Amino acid sequence: MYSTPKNLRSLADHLAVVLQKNSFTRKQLEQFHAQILAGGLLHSASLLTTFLSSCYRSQQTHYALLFMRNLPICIPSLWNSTVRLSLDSGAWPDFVGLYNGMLRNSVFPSKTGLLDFYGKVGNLRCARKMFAEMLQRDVVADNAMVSALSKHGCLEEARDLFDNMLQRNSASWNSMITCYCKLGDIGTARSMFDANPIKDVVSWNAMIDGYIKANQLLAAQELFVRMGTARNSVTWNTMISGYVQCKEFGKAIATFQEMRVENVKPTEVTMISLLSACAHLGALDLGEWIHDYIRRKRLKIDAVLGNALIDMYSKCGSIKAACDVFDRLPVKNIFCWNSIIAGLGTNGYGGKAIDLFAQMQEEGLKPDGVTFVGLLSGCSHSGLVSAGRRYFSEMHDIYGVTPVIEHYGCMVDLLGRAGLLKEAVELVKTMPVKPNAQVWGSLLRACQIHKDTELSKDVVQNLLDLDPCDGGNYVYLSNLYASLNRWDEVNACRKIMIDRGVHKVPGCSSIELDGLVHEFVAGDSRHLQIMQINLFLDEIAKQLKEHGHESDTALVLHDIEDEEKETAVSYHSERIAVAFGLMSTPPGKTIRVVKNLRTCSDCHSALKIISNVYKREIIVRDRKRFHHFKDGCCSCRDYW
DNA sequence: TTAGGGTTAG
Repeated sequence: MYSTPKNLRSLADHLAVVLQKNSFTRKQLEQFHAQILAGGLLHSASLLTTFLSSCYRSQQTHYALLFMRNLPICIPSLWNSTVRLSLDSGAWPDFVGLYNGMLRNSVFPSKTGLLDFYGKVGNLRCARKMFAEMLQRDVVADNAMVSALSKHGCLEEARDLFDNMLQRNSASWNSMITCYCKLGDIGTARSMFDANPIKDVVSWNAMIDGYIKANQLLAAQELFVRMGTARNSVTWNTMISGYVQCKEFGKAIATFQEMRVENVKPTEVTMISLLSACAHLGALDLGEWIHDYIRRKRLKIDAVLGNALIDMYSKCGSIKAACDVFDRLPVKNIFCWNSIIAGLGTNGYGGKAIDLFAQMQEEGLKPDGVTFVGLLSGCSHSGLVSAGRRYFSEMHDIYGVTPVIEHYGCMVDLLGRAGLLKEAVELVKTMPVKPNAQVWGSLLRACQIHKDTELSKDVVQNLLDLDPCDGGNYVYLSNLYASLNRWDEVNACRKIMIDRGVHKVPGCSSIELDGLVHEFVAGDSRHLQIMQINLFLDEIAKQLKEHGHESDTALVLHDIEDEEKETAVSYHSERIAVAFGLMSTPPGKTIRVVKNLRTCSDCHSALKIISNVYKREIIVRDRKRFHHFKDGCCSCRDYW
C-alpha cells in the first residue's frame, strides 16, 4: 500500500510523514511495524515515538504496549514518552503493563510523574504513598497531590494541604476553585475565587464554567461582562458552549457574532459548540458557513470537530454531506462512527447504517451502547425487523453491551411499528427495567398506526399514571377519542388538562432564510408576511384538492364541523413554514423545515403532493426523524 | 500543576 523509498534515511522520513497525519487500522499498523523492522529503523527514537503516538491516535493502545514489550533494545526516553501518551489518551489500564516493562528494563519514572499518574487513575493509596516518600516537595508535587485528593472527593484533606502549602501559584488556587465547582459547592468556589490574590484569566474562566455547570447562567453572564477586555478565546468558548448546554442556541450564535466583533479569534472549540447549536436548530446555512470558515482558516478537523460536522449535517438532513465529512476524516473515534450510524438511521438509510456497523468492526473499533441505540433505531425506521432482532440479542451475547432502557425502547418501537404489537407488549411486560414514558409512548404510537384502540386505552392509562403533567399524553388520549368520534370524552380530557394546569407543547416549525430563522406556530399571525402566506396556503389547498388529497380530520382536537376541521389541519405549523419557503425562494431550491413535534399523517400526505406539484424537494426534520419529500414520495416510505 | 469541546430510543 505504501511504496518503499530507496534509502533508509528517506524511508524513515517517509514513514514519519505518513504516520504523523493519519490514524490507522490494526492491520495498517502491523504493516508499518514490519517496515520499521525490515528497514532496520529501530534505532530511530523519534520515528518510534511517532509510530507509538500513531497507535494511540488510532486507539490501538494495546498494540503500542505490545510494540514496547517486544522491542529488542531499551530506549529510556521512548518508555517515558509512551507513558506520557498512555496517560494523555486515558489508556490507564495499559500503564501498569508499561510500568512493569520499565522496571524490567531498569528505567525509573519520576516520582512526580507517578504521583500525577496515580492521581489521574484515582489510586489515592498509591498517590499518598508516593507523596509521603518524596523528600523534597515543590509546588508542582503539592498541586498534583491536591488534584488527586480532590478527584477522590477528599476535599477537606485537599483544602488542608492547600492551606499548609509553603508556596502557592495560580494553578494551586485554580485547582481548588475547579474542585469546589466540580463537587457542586459553588458558594465556596466563589469565596475561593474572591479570596484569590493572584486571579488570572484561568480563575475567571473556571468560575464562569462552574456557574454554567451549576445551571446559574445569570451569574456566569455577570462575571463574563465584568471581565471586559480580559476575556480570552477560552472565556468566549466557555460562554458559547454554556449557552448550548442550557439549550439557548440563539444566544450561543449571538455570542459568537459578538466575539467576531471584538476580534477574538475563534478556535476549533468555538466551532464545535456552534455546530452543535446548528444541529439542534437545523440551521444548515449557518452550519455550511462554519464548515467553509473551517476550511478557509485551515482549522484542524480532528475527531471531535469532525464528529460535530457529521452530527450537524445529519441533523440538518444533509446526509450526503455528513458521509462526505466522515469519509475524509483522517481520525475517527467511536463518537464519529456512532454519529454517522445514527444519522444514516434517522435519515432512512437503515441498510447503510448496518454496513457501517460492520465496517467499524473491521477497522478494529468496539461498538458501545450508543452505537446500538443508533443501529437499532435505524433498523426500526427502515422496518428491518429481523436485523434489529438479531443485533438486539447479539449486543449482549457477542459484544458484551448490556441493554438499557433506550435499547428496549428501540425494540418496542421496532416491533410495534412493524405491527407485532403482541410481541411489543410482551417485551414491555418482561423487560428488566421499569418502562418509562418514552417506551409507553412508542407503544402508543404503534397502536395508532395499527389502529388498536383497545390496547391504546391501557397504554394511555399507564402513561398518565407515570407522568400526569405531560401535556402530550392528554393529547394522545384526546386524539384517540377523537378518532372514535367520542367527543364527550375528548371534552372531558380537555377539562382535566385545564383543571390540572397541563399545557400541550404547541407545534412549532422553523425555516432558515438568508441567515434568519423564521418560526411558525399553528394559527399564529405574528409574521410580517402572514397575509401573503395565508393567500398562498389557500392556493396550496386548492391544488391539494385537485390532486385528490383528502384531509385526515381524525387528529383534530375539537368537536367542530368537518369543513372547519379541515381548515384547522391545513394550517399546521409545518405547512405554514413550507408555504413561506415556497413563496420566498427561487424555483428548484430545496426547502428545509424543522418541527418540534412529530408531523401528522395529514400533513405528511399533503407534503408529498406539494413536492410533486411545485417540483421542490422538501426536507422536514420532525421530533425524531427526517422526511425527504421528492416527486410525490417520502424517504420514509410512509413508515414512521 | 490550573480554564473551554462531540454521539443516545417514541
